[in-house]
Amino acid sequence: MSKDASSPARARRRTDQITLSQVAELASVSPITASRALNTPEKVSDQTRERVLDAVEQLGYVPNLVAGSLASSRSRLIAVIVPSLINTVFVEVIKGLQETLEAEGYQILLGNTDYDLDREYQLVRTFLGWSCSALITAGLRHNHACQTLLNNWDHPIMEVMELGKGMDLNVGLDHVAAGRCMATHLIDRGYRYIVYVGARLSQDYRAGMRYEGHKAVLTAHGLDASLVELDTLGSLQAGADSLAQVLAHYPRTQAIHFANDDLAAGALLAAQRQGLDVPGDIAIAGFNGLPLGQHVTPPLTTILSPREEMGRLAAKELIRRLSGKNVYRRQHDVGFTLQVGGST
Amino acid sequence: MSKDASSPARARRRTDQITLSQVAELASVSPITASRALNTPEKVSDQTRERVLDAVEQLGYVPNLVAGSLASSRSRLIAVIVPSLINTVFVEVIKGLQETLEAEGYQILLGNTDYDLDREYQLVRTFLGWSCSALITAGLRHNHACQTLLNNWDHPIMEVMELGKGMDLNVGLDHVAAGRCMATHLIDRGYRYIVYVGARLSQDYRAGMRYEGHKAVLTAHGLDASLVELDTLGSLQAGADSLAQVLAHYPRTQAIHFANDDLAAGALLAAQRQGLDVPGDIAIAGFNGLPLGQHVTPPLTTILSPREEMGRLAAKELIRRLSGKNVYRRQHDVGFTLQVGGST
DNA sequence: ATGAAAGCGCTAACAA
DNA sequence: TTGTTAGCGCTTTCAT
Repeated sequence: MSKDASSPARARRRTDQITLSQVAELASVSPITASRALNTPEKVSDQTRERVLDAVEQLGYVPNLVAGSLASSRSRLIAVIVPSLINTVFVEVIKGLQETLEAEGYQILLGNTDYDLDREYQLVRTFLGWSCSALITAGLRHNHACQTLLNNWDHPIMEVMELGKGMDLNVGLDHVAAGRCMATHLIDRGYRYIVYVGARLSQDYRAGMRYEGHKAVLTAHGLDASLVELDTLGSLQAGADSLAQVLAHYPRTQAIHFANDDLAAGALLAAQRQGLDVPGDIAIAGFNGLPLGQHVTPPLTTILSPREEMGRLAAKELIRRLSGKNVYRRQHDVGFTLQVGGST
Repeated sequence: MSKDASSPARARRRTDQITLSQVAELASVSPITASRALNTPEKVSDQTRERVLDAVEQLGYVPNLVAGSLASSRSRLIAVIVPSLINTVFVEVIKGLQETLEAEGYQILLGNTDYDLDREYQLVRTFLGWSCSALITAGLRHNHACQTLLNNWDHPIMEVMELGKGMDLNVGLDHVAAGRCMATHLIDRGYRYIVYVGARLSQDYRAGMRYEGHKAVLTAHGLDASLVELDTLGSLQAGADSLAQVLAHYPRTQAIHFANDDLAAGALLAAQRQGLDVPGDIAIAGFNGLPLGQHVTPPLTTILSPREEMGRLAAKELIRRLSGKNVYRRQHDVGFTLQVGGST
């Protein structure tokens, strides 16, 4: 029971990392004062602050953020979970998030689910373990375990991409309305035999929502809302391949409403190679408003979604919340713009 | 001096997070045993492990990775620093890194420098503070402070993209050779008036290296290595705009060697719109081997770099190193492939 | 404006 | 195989 003087202090420091205590010692202050000089400089005297900063410089001190986070149970990490990195759409949102969050001193912990909700749950568990300050996910759909876990989590959650009843904060656009918008445009143009082409709609369910909007409009006009669902992810190649498939299945097709610009541009370029006239023989529409669409001939009719802007707005709202300010609106609609090109 | 019994134990836990101790208590074992059951399951009896896992399940325990990292001074975080997220090239490398690292239980801390080496230094400082297990940077160039900081850091560093004398591990390709390769191809095709077009070569210095290779070959053939440097980042639009600029400055131009496929495809599509014949009026070559290049007409001559593969290989080598295995080669050349399309 | 003491939740080292 | 003890480096609470 009694402390044996012979028991050696177990040495645990294996790293030769400079600690705040060493900085404090060199500056002849206590560790907590050194901490204040770095984190809340307004709470120490100018003189003290200067001495501490000198010591930091001199020793090449790099703060141990892990220790800081443990002590304060706050980290400046923000978890970002997206379903894909190949789809540039998510990367553009991340770009908007990143530039805004990094400017405020937050770091992004990036997770990729590959459209797998169980994978998402695992990532969320891991990220919660890092005491993230907030979580940003692409989409409102989660599995049950994930939903439960997040409901009991007391940090801000931001769900981006689509608009809807989220858990906490939400920035996105109305995909059903976007689908309606494009379908209406095609009908206005006089097309009657219109096919919707999407890729793996159970995964890319936002494309499914656009189809729902599309279908509602066509049905209301007494038209068939034919659907061709591809079993690959969206790509130029998939779009090119789908063209023949659509024309074989639905020979009377006048217009194809593609779930995204990659598919649409792929089909448009393929049509061009095959000597088909767009929109004379076949009209083509996309979604996203990628730059590529404006460089093909004819320019692609598409719907422009403000993706970087969505990221920036989501980040700003999150920062508002994190800095304790009132958040007046939990939901933000970033909208979309119909961009009529020559392809329809 | 004496401990006053009245001094209240200062309550610090503000979170109601379940801790490992609670799990241990429920499982009637000590905290360290619970820890072992989760982290090194082979070191506890089957019965104990089961009891602990039951308790974890029952309480919904989520491990506090921050505490774990502080105690062990190891995190399963890997810092990844890239200069851009808009350039898909880096995203594809990240994709390769991510799928390999996440499978091994590592998480990616993502940083974006926007081609600013001072920003890189700041990011590195932050990331070191997170006790990252390793650091991956795109490129071999760093500023002096960063170089110093990293030289004194005792964790693996992986530099990807270009091949060269790195600090530690390196996976990439030889950009000078790639530039030579394409220049040689163009000369073999009979072109004599060849212009190289790049965008911000001081930032995208790998494009500058390709120009060096290009120049060496042209000079060796007694040809002018004309260079047009754009003041924007590479994009379809920049490529389209550059076409007129090149033809105005160098009217005799027969072939343009673009620094990347975005520029090249933009120029090719613009040429098409302007009724110029490619390669009859003007030949066009790119770099990267983006899918888009194979969908335009004529298909783009380009150099294919294995980007996802580069990411996967880099991740694998890093994991080897992190698991204490011998690393026989510090440098890996992933190579490149000349892809001859109709555009030259 | 500064400091002393305690402790965040976990794991390394040592012991049994 | 399991437990005891100490401590990772920092920030909190409380006191001056």
